[in-house]
Amino acid sequence: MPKTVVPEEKRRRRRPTRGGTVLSERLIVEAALRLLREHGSAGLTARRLGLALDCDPSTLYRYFRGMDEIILAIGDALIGQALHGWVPGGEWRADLRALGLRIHAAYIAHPQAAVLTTSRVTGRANELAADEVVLGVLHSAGLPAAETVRVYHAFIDQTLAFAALDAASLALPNAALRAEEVVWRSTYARLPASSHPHIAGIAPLLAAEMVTSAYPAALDLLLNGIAALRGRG
Amino acid sequence: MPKTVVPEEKRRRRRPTRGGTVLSERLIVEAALRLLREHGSAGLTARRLGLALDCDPSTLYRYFRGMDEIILAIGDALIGQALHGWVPGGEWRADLRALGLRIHAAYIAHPQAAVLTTSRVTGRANELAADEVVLGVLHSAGLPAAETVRVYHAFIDQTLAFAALDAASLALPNAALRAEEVVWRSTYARLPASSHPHIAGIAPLLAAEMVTSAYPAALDLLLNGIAALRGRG
DNA sequence: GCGCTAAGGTCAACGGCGTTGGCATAAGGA
DNA sequence: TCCTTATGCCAACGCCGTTGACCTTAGCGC
Repeated sequence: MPKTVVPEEKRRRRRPTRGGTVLSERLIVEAALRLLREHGSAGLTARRLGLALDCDPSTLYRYFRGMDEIILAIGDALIGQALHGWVPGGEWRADLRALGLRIHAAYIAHPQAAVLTTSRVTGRANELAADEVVLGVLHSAGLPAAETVRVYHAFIDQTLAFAALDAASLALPNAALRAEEVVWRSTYARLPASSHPHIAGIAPLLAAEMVTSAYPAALDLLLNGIAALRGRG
Repeated sequence: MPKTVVPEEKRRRRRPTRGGTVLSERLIVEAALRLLREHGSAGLTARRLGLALDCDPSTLYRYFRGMDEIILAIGDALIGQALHGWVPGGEWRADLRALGLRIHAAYIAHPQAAVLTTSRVTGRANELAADEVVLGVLHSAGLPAAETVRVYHAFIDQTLAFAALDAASLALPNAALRAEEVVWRSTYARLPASSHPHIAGIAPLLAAEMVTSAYPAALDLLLNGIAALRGRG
């Protein structure tokens, strides 16, 4: 089989599948996103992808080395969507805040895909572009190089980490989702105050709070921390 | 098949497997943790578990409803390890810090298992105990109920989110790990300054920074934020 | 001690998965 | 127009989780 996948920009012979469509990386990634949304994060399979694109599953190996590489491409597409149309405003704090929220939002918009991709380093074009943008903003904030890297790390990891966690609960298949709901309503809400006094005291508040994202609050704390660094330096 | 799994504490008939060992939830979870460490986070399969325990894979269904329930049990065991032997010191900030670091460390100690479990709500005994402990500490800090819930949410999500992210890179199978290394060394380190000036300027610093965890720094920021809330309230 | 019941073990099979080697065909440069 | 070879398709391999039927024996009531 194709030991060497022909890179997208070098493709010349564009032969249609039995369904008549001409494939491309873009088309495959888009179909994968559709499948993920419809069938959940475990619903992306080579066979289903073939079915959706009306081609043989093995054809996908002409475009990607395997399912894993398709997943990386999906991740890069999400980052691309996050950055699409963004222009820096020039004020580091507002810019960083917007970037964080945009990246988080882009992942949350495709939770099933986010689950598969948030913790992968792809080295693909959009990921590199995003890193470059964030480092540029930090540079404009006037941080010394050593602190720039530390802050960059904290910022990007916190954003991805919350995106992953928030996506995970949004992406649970319906059965598991309902199971978790049941856990919250039955187990937590009915714990006897004798053994678990603190949970019992605020179980309803908990159930309401835990369905929202803690990311915006955490982001603002981080930005405060960066501001403090600048003041000191 | 067993529509109803007999709960562990109700087990009476303890029949040995063909290998002569008598099974239990504990034994199964321990074997699973061993498999995960040896074969990576995708290496936990019912067949392998059967091989490791010298029993038929279908026997596992007498103890758990399926692989997913085994994964939840593994997660609960990790939380149990994190809390094991911990006693509150009475000072809320030190207590919260210790709790966060212990939970993070317990997951990081089993990265392949952490990848599978960090974002799951189990409702099992150890998880409930941990929640109770954290809420107890926040209560002792004197926060009003509404803020207790918000802070609890931010604290626990941040801890789990970073644990998941940090575990994910530690848990990558060797092949993928080497691939990411290559990305850092080749792609990032050799980007031309013309297209990616900021990355090119600090690539060596980045490569060194990105292999550590940003959690301790993020945790301290959060604790600062809580302290500020108390001062205000 | 003895029998009965059913818990808990085993076995074989199902459908689905990612991936691969071999083959057919048609695109596009010469 | 011909030839090469990129790119599509097919069939098959060895995994996977899960299930239903079967069998064995532990442990209870007497």
